[in-house]
This record gives sequence, C-alpha cells and structure tokens, in this order.
Amino acid sequence: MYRPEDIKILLVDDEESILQFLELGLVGEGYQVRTAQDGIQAVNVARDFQPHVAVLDVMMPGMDGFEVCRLLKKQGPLAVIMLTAKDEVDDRVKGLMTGADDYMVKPFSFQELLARIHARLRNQFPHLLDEVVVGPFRIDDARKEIRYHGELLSLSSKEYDLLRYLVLNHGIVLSKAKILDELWGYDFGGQDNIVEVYIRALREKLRDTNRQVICTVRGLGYRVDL
Amino acid sequence: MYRPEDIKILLVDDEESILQFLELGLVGEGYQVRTAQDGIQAVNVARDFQPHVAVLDVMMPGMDGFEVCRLLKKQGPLAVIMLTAKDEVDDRVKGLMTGADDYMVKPFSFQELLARIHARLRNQFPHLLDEVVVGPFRIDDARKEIRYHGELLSLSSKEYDLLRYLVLNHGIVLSKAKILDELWGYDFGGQDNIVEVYIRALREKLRDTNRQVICTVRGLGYRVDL
DNA sequence: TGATTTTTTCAGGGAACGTTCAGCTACGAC
DNA sequence: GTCGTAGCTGAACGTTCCCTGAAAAAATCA
Repeated sequence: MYRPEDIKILLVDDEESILQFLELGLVGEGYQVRTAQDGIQAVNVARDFQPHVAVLDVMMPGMDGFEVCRLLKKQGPLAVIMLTAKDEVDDRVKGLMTGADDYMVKPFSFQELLARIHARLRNQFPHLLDEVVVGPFRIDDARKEIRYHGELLSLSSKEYDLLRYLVLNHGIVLSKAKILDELWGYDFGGQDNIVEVYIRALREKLRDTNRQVICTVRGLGYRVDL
Repeated sequence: MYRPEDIKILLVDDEESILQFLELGLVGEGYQVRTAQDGIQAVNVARDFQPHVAVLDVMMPGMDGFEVCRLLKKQGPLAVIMLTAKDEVDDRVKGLMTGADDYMVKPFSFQELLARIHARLRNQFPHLLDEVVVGPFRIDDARKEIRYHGELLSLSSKEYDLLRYLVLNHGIVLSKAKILDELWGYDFGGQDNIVEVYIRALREKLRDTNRQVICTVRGLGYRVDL
C-alpha cells in the first residue's frame, strides 16, 4: 500500500511563489513537506527533518544547488531532484548535475514532478512504494507499465500518463481542460484536440470487445468505467 | 446517504455582498457555513471550524488567496476552491491556481459552485458524499448520471443540470425565470420557452405511466413530486 | 547523420445539442 | 361559450462538439 504521509520532502528555492506552489500541491497529495529559501536553511532543516527527497533550485543566492546537494547527501541517504531554468542548461551545469539523482527543466507540470519523485522513491526507498491495482488495471509506476486484464499495454509516455490519470480517477468525469492542466501543464499553448487524439489511441489499444472503457460525456469530458 | 448538514464550508471574500449571497445559498442547501472577510480571520476561523471546503477569493487586501490557501492546507486536510475575476486569469495566476483544488472564474452561477463543491468533496472526502438519493431518483454528480427507479437515464448535459436542479428542489414550485437564472445564468438573452422544451424532453425520458412527475403549475412554474 | 517513433497540428465530416419558431391545445376568467 | 393567455409540440436551424485520417513537427534512437 502506498502512503504519501510516510514520505518527507524538502523544497528549496529562493522564489517564494514557486515554493508555495509546489508545497501546496505536494501537501495536497498528502506528503510531509518542509521548505527552505536558501542553502544554509535547507541544511539546517534537513538535519532534523531527514527528508526522503529534496527538490533544489540550481540558481540561488549564496550557496548554489550543487553545494547544497553535496551537504545534504553527507547528512544521510536521500534523493535529490534539481530544478533549472531552460536557458541555464549548458554543458557546465549538465556536468555538475551528475551529483543529483534527477533534474527537471522549468517550466514543468506538477504531474511531472510527482512522477519524478515517484521514480526516485522507487529507486532509493522501494519499501515505501508499491504497485497500484484498480479494477482490471495494474499500474506499475516504476516500470512505467500498465496491464489491462493481465495483458501488458504498449504505450508511449504520454499515453501512459493519460491512462494512468484517467484510471486513478475512474468514475469521475474529467474535462479536457482539466486533463491538459494536469498532464501538459498550465502553460500548454495548444488546442485541446490533442486530448481527443490520445483518447482515440488509448481506446484502440484497450479495444474492449463489448464495452466502452473510456466513455465520452459530451460537453463535459471523459470518464473511465471499470 | 448524503447529508449536507455534516459538511462544513468556509467562505472568504472581502466583498460583503458576495459573501452574503453565497452564504445564504449554501445555508439554504443545508451546509454548515462560516465566513471571513480577510486571510487572518479565515485562518483563525478555520482553526476551530475545521472546514471540509474553503471557497477563497484570489484578490483580497492583505494576505492574498494563495497565501491563505497555503496556511489553511497546513492546518488540516481540506479542499480549496479559488474564485477569480475573468481578467485576472493570466498564466501566472493559472500556475499558482494549481495549488488550489479547483478554481472558478467570476461571474458564475450558484449551481455551478454547488457542482464544484460536490466534485471536490467526492475527491477528498468520499465518505461524506455518497450518491444523492431523492425518492426514486439517484443523482451521481461525479459520473454525471441520474437513475430513475434504478434505470439509467440518457440525458444531455443541459437535461442533466435541469433534472438535477428540479429533483433537488422537489416539492417547490420553480418559475421559468428562476430556472433560467440558475441554470442559464442571469445574462441569458433568449426566450423562456426553452425551459418548456427541456421539460418536455425530460417528461418523455421519465415517461411515467400513471403519474406526472414534473407538474405544471400554470402561471407559476414547475414542481417535481416524488 | 538518417531512420523511427512520438507528439502535435490540421481539416473535414457527422452527429448531438441548444435554440428558435409557429401552430396548436388546454386552462381560467368573464 | 368564447376569448385571451400560458403551456405544449414538432420541426427546423445553426452551432458546437467529437471523431477520424493524415501529415507536419519534434524527439528519440541507431
């Protein structure tokens, strides 16, 4: 069984608004969250808090993300995910990034962060996570695989994300706008037709003989019936 | 069984008139409601009240909605619905909004707010919210389905809204003007004949052999008898 | 690099939906 | 009874929504 409330996450960023945004989201998911606005503070908080995962911004005044990462790792076992703006990703940064376990380029969707955190937890604290079973679906976040009636589906990354999201929210009508916000990120500029295209792909791969698994609720969105 | 009286809602808005309007409506639905006019007050009220849902205006003097949201979430599990004016919705706001569980753009219909509150409750406090059962009707807001004597009705989105509204207000005469206000919005420009057309469609789909479920009260409106 | 897969865009078509309208019916007042 | 009004009915219309096939763009891989 998967219990977010057992998992401790440390957020470090000098931008107050980003910190709030991430904290809000993660607390909403049930995680224990602590925040820090600079490196010194981060190291101090971590000493008592002993987080499983730290999410660090690379660019911070004073101690930079790499230095913080090094100090945190000295204190105990934890996974580090680095955040960096798009234009900061040069070779130098990439090289230093090796100290981290994963990194993400801003802007990113919240769901993407959740996925990364999961992946890291699976690697370093496998006892904290497990496979999710929902009706005929078995979702394996570590392997990025979904089985339907035991049969492994061949899904692309986006197809996986979408099906996972739909299945975890089965029985609930999800609008295309909501899906776009959650999976593509709030700053996605495209048309919501893309959701229709992916739904079509998923339906084809699920191809249930008798029944529609992903139902269209015209004007409102889609809903998965188990 | 669905009992609004078990559900606690906190309203936060600096505009007295909006606060009153919403409070009146929600109390009328049977919810426990507390109000606050600013962030500090909201956090204080929430400490004792422990609401299930908070409805926050984004723009408030002093602490803004995001900050209040963050503090409320720290105090305990609750769903947050943000309210925002149309011209405030830029990408920055949208981004921060993801921290909230849902958001609505003003102006909105009261029925829409009720629907959102339901949706949030279903997600975060599923034990509080079962299917709504009213006589022979079973209304499932998450699935957007209504059953009559156990039989699933095939309804369009507007038909669903209308039947839901009528059934939840059974025994009360609802004028066409009132129905238009609630479901079409106060700025609907059309004729009220459209309500007659929809009522007709519903009657056909309910097609009760012996009894008229949706009664016409000539000159006044319609009333559902269970 | 070139080849392959994945993601995204685009345009057309068809069905469902929301809305209007005009003719008709039923009710109530006088 | 009849007259006016309110509600009912069926059809028609324009629109929106969703599905679909294909192709362009981007990412990934060899």
